[in-house]
Amino acid sequence: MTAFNLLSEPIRKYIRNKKWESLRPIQEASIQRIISTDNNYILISRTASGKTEAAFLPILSKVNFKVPGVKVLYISPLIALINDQFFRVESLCEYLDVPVIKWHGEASKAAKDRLLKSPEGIVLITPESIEAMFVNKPYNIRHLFSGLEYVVIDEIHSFLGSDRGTHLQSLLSRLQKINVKKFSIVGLSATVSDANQYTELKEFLGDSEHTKVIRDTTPKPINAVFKYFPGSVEELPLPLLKDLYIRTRESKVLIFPNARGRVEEVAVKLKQISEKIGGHKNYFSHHSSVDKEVREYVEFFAKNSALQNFCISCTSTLELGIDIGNVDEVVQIDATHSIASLIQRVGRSGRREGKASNLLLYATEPWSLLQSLACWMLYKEQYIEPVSINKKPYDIMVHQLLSTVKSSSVISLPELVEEITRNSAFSEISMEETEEIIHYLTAIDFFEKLGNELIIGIHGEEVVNTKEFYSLFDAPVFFKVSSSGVKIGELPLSPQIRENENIYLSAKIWSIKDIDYQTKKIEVIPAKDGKKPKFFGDAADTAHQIREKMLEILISKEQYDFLDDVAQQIIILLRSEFSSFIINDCKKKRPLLNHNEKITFYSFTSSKINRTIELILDSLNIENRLDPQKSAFEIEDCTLEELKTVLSRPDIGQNIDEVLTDLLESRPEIIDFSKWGKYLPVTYQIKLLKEKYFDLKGCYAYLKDLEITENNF
DNA sequence: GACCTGCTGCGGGTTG
Repeated sequence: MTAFNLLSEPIRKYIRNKKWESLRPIQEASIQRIISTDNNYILISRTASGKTEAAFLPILSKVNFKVPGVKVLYISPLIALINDQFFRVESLCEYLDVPVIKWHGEASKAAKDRLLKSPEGIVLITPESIEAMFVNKPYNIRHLFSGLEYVVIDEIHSFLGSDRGTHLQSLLSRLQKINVKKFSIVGLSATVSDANQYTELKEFLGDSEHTKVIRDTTPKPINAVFKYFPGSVEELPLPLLKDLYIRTRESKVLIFPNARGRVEEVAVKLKQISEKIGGHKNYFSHHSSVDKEVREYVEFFAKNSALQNFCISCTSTLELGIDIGNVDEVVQIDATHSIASLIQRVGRSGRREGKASNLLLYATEPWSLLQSLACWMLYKEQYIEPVSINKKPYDIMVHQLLSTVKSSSVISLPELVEEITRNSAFSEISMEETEEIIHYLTAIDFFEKLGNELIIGIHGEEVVNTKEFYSLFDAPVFFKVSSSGVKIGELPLSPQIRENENIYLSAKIWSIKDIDYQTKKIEVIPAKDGKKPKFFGDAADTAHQIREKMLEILISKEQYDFLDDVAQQIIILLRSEFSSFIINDCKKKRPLLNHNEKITFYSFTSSKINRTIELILDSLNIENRLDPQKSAFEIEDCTLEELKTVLSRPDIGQNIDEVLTDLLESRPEIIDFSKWGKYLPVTYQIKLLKEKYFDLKGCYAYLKDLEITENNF
């Protein structure tokens, strides 16, 4: 064990006391590299393979904690993950006498104050808390973090390709700027399988040249079973629930039904079945609208129930690395919208060494079965959909401009431009563009010129001085639900929320007794029967590659032995519907069904490209209706020839800027997909729409190659 | 019909 000998004595003592027989492969590799170089590293290996230790064992051996100042900063996307990792990191640090401090919105203020008095050790933090410190206590940032040696970013894939990621990238760049010597970064992830993503990840860390990837590809056996039960969106079919109950009653299970309302439906109904039969009572629901303390209890129960079985119905809240102990089986109801998500969910089961993961996939609708199958095939091919990085994040720049001015006591226009354009998050935005945006922000009183200096203007103060400023995403308004002082969760106001209406929440049934519109509170009492709650929102986007795989499955003749008989029949049926099309190239050819009055065009492409095609058709006044699940357009009053002409002209969007200008005028709320985009000049809002809401580039590339294939009757 | 994530400072009250 050569890597072992490279570790410092206290760390070796830790490993001996833990009675580890050996180091994991990812740990062996990372110890040698991290200790001997100052490169950035991205550690990729599956869930529960010891990644956290792979980063911390060598870092703790290498860093000199005797020098004052915080030496290691651990950044996590979730508070829950910080609380979880705190115990792990702290137990390691006991051997070194290095303090570990949690710094997030719910962390102890006293501990934060102690850290400010004597900055040292390791800090666990969220990106938003770093932002808040930059804005409110810029001197503390320097005081605490100017001597950082290592930054560890957990679940790094969850940041990549998102606004929150660009935000973090900017914060890292700003931290690096105030640092006396350059700190190194170690990113951790289980969800990177495509080597194309390495480039994006390296750029994300701001220094591609000195960033290396260490990856453990040891495969993990997975048993997958697909089952089909016809159902409706309104309610899950009873036979499915019964089958699900029988399959899971003697296990520790996580169920992912994709939507919060359905999560509640599954939890309540399985619990009802279990009560009737006299099975265990440990049925829970876990999603963003379940009260935080209830969620923590559920996590605690799962982690500490070695002997008892349980069943947690959940959304992506249990997708990331929160430790909930051993899970025997993962159930997915209807298709995941991404392969990345499927990987994370599969990773939650069989965490014990050498134990296989079990995956049970239910479908209630033919196209959902097809999508589920497509995701599974791509997963087996070790493929993950590419992330789309916004190279010109003007909206995040607005936010970071405000933050930078607020955190500088004195800053001139050229200094601000210089600081922003040197930030790696905005490297592709030109100096002219930056200046234009600053001038605009000055014109709308977000900034004010005082001689040569820029300060926050009157309207700027209004947005900067609220707690909503620190994040890049908007939160919807919810009503807090409680029963006799016990908090249960929260619900959005909808026609469903009326007195005496009964709803599911937190795996229980409630009757609404009082709604207080002033304080936004709902009082409930326990009830016997009810309905699933309705939440509003957009479905997550589906990638082009998944849709293409769906078409590939449709035209192939391959048999899949992991499908049950009904599911096999459904695939045969879908295939027969498409048997009249001659498709020999799934990259270019797309089927078009001509039924005299109207035509159906199966685009088999991403949600964003579909949204763009919809925009083009709308702008040409061609009546169309998009079925997002089938990725199909029903088009009326348009001949096939006309449609072909429209879609075969990649120059179709020459006047797209005018179309988007009109759109912004008639539906200004369309820009709300971006929290900060609404403060940009219209020309930049258009650029943002093209890049982030629609996918103009992708759409043109798709249409350029598109060959429409009609059915032969 | 449709996921998720985070959050300051200050002043006043209560509790140990």
